[in-house]
Amino acid sequence: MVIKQCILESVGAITKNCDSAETIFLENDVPKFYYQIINGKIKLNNYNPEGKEVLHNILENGQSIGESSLFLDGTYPVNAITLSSCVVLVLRRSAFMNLLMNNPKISLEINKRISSFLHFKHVMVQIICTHNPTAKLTALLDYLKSIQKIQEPFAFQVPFTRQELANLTGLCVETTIRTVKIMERNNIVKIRNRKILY
DNA sequence: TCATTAAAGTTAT
DNA sequence: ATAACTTTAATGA
Repeated sequence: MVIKQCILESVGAITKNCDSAETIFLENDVPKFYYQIINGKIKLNNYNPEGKEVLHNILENGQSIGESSLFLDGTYPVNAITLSSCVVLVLRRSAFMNLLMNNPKISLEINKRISSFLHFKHVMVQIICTHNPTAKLTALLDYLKSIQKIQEPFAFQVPFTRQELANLTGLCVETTIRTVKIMERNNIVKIRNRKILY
């Protein structure tokens, strides 16, 4: 949880219930609210000129969405779409800003959040620029596992479908599937009823 | 080597 | 039931 629910509610946050496949915000919208997920999964994406989905991230329980755009005058660079039914805390931008100005600890927490987002982006740029598909997927799995508590081999169940892995790394699904199988043969991952363990 | 296309099987809603 | 996901195979850049 980035910011405690009771604190957000004490400064005016409202909880909003959403169905799956609902829009939280769209590319080019003006950011007006701080969003934090209580429950559910939300993706950040774009579509490239050929119409292929570019998946930026999938966020869930306790995570904030698009907060970096609240510090700028522009618009959102991505869409935020729910992937399941969700409960989201929504706080007006001005109230969010006041909260940060009055609470250095919370402000630092948001700094930390944006920093980890930036770190992830650096990792992703390297992945996007790598040609070898095994290297791409291994680098992504390394990152995903590095932010987990459990570090034992094959204890990490990758929380993405092959389609999602493809859209995150810029590979096509088929290549992703073949590469995951090669990685299984080479003992880099295990596959247990279609779930990838790393 | 990887992407694309097509076709079919499987899982989730 | 229907859509979304997974898989295999053939072909092309």
